[in-house]
Amino acid sequence: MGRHSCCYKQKLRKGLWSPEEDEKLIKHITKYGHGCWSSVPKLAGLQRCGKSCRLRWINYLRPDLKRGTFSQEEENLIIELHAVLGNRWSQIAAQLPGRTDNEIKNLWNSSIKKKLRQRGIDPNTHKPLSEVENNNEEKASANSKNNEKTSEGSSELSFVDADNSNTLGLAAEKPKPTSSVVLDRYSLLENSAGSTNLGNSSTHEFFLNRFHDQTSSSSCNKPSDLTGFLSFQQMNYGPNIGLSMNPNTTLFFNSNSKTTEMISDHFSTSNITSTLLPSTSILSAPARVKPSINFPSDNPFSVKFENWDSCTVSNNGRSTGNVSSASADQLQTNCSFFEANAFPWTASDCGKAEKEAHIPSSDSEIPEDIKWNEYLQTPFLLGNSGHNPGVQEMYGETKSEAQFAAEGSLSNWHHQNQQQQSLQAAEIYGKHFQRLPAATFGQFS
DNA sequence: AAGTCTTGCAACCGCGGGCTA
DNA sequence: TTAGCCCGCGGTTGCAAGACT
Repeated sequence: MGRHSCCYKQKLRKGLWSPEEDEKLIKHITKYGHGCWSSVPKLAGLQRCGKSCRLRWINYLRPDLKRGTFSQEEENLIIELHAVLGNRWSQIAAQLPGRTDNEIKNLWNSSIKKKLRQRGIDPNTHKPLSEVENNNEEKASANSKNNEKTSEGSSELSFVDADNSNTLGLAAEKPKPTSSVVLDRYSLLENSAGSTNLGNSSTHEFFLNRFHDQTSSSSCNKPSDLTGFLSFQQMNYGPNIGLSMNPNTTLFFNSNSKTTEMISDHFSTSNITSTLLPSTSILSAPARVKPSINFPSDNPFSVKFENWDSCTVSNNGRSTGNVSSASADQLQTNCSFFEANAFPWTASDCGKAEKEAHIPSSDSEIPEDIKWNEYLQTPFLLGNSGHNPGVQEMYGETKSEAQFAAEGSLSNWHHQNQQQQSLQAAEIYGKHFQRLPAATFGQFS
């Protein structure tokens, strides 16, 4: 595999980004799109490698980022998603509009892990620590036994051991609805934090609907009559068989049920809040690097970040609003300078980016798999959707002329992102399901 | 007030996969 | 088929700021 050529180049800046660098990168991307990342630094006049530019943009400068502390709902969702997806931060991030994989990863490592441990939950397996310790002890003793046996020359036994260590455990380990138990515990976490309880709009339903719709609507390799309960632990045959689950997580689904219910009394009684409530985030100042942004003079809109607590949106010098630090969403909706800037990716990006950024002009252009995924996405991606009632409410009647004018470009941005997320979701849930061989399903019927 | 420890998070690094010539 | 390029991901590091002694 070839490595990124920039890795070998000398005299490239590393470390924290200066406001000037941010400004250059933002200017460049708002004007031309990123195209090929490797060419961005050169075109933008930056002494950075493309990779670094990409990272800075994705993790910090991107317009749709929701900065600030994570809400309790978001944390709970991350925990639930982690129970299902493991350390697949990008996939987890795809379900949290405005959050980056890096941010989530950091949160997990710095905060959530500790919280879970404090509450007696193993953050890796999402099982009670006591249970995990017992398992470890059991495994340790089993290993020592197997080692004794393998030392006698039995290669077969070592193979079995390897299987167990991968938690394949089809015969050895009885599948348990771990996640259901864990989720119940998480609901306690949430309750203890005094969060709202939205009952039905749970992640379980979200996943179930996704999984269900995926299996029922996807035309590729779908089992025509998927009956019985699916144990994901059983499906998780190994690293290359894609359900992408934490190997210790078991979910049960009743695919026959009209409502796609999770087969667990824990789920039926637990009160999990998983809906993202964008209003809960608070814009917090980044500790170190504060971008100071000045847009090109030919740009009809400009935003000056005097500090992170307030900014001014102006249209040709005419101020259209001064926004104080109310909430991140208000900032994003009322103040985001990105709203005021068209993102002409498609115009100047290189071929590949053009393809990626292509926005179908009509429904007929949208491939089926994207369409149905949009349906799946819609209720979940509140913060990222134009249908978000919260956002609409925020716009209210006080929406300014400039905001109306700017909306088009932002909605493009969101549209693009939604599609990307839809595609990602399709990839995550679809690919994995589609990969499951018929024989695998057969085992559950 | 000064030194040390802890925490949070931005950024880097290395790797794997997809694409293309 | 292979090699090179590029992108994206996940793990890790380094550092600034805050907390603590």
